[in-house]
Amino acid sequence: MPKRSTYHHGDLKATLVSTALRLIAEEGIAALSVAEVARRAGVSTAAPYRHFASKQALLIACAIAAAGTLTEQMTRAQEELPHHEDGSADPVEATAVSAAAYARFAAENGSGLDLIFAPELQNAGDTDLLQAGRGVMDALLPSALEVTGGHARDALELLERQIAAAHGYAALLRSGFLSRRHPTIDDVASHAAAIARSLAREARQAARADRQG
Amino acid sequence: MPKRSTYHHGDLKATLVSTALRLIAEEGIAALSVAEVARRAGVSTAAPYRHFASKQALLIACAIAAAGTLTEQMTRAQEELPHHEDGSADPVEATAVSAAAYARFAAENGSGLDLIFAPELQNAGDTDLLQAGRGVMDALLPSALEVTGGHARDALELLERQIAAAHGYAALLRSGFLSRRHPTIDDVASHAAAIARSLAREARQAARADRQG
DNA sequence: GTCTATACTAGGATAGAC
DNA sequence: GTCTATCCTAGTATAGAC
Repeated sequence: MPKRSTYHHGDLKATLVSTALRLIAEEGIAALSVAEVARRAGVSTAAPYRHFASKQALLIACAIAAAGTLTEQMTRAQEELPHHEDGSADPVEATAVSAAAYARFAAENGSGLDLIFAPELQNAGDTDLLQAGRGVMDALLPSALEVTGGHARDALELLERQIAAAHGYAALLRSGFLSRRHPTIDDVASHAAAIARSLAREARQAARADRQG
Repeated sequence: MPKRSTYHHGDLKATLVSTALRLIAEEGIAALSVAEVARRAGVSTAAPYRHFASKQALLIACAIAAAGTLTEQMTRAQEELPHHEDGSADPVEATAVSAAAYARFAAENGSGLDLIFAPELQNAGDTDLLQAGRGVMDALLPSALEVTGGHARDALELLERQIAAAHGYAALLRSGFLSRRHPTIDDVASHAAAIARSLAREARQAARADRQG
């Protein structure tokens, strides 16, 4: 750690991203300001511009970091499920715990796929962000495909339903609509899991009926 | 309509609210500015402050107006369902069309219950806003209660699930996550209806099993 | 009831010192 | 690589003229 003279950080760039993510968690994406991030990181309001060309560039870095954490948490949730000897787990349950992990992430961070897939950021054409977005989908698709018996269209549809419900639950929690009845993030996560489970069971039944009919 | 000298509007107050709602639909709640509303309404940036004490007061008026429209659209959707001779309709279907109406409203207006129940607005303690929020719930609860056989807790839970899913679908559409696969608001509305239907059927079955068990 | 003008705040971004 | 200082833009809100 070569800390010379006036340097305030070994890695201000990373500090700015994590500080920005915390700020987004508190105030939402729209309220993010580079100046406030700088203040919280203990540097001047000019310092971030040495590391990010613009506010948008900082937001893209945040979206990439969020995608990484989200992917990791969803993947781990799936891995923690009981597995059979052949390494397989119940795919319905795998999609349910993924949805729960997503709801938890979105509730805790005040953002999720809306940040990662935000049009203003996507339009910048950043390769790493595109890659990160694909990573999220790759963590979700396999178990959804198992549920639908390999049918890709149905798997995507199931995924969208589950994620929409999880996202909506997290959003309504933050917006205050649910806050009296469900004060905790755990509640939201378990409700998201319950909905995801219902939807997955229904999709699995439809897939089975399709195979027989 | 007594239009004297320099007056620009017969009812600037109402014009400001509808202009603000349109702006929210385009840019989101967070991006709303009184100045921009004034410009679009063709008045000076000071004019709105003759009618609203603050930006928050304007937002409260918007929330009340949104709640009224939303209540009306959900109620009409339920009324348009096929009814039996005794005036009753399928309650599962009633909740489904309500969820669809909500999804449509949220997608079109870029806001819904998150505006109506926003903590910053609720904390102002405006009586009309509280009333408007209750009106929305009153439009939703009866059919949910029918589905759960009169069980209030389960009805609220069902409602939350359905609305969360509808809200999430609308939010993800606006955020760009779904935009390639589901470009239209109609798609989102019908998807929200489908999820709501699944969840309502499940709740009805649970209620029936409860009565028998 | 609306205008013009203004005070104030805050953020995005850059220039130049160190 | 970070600082201070500054420019510019935009918004909230008020004062006072008409």
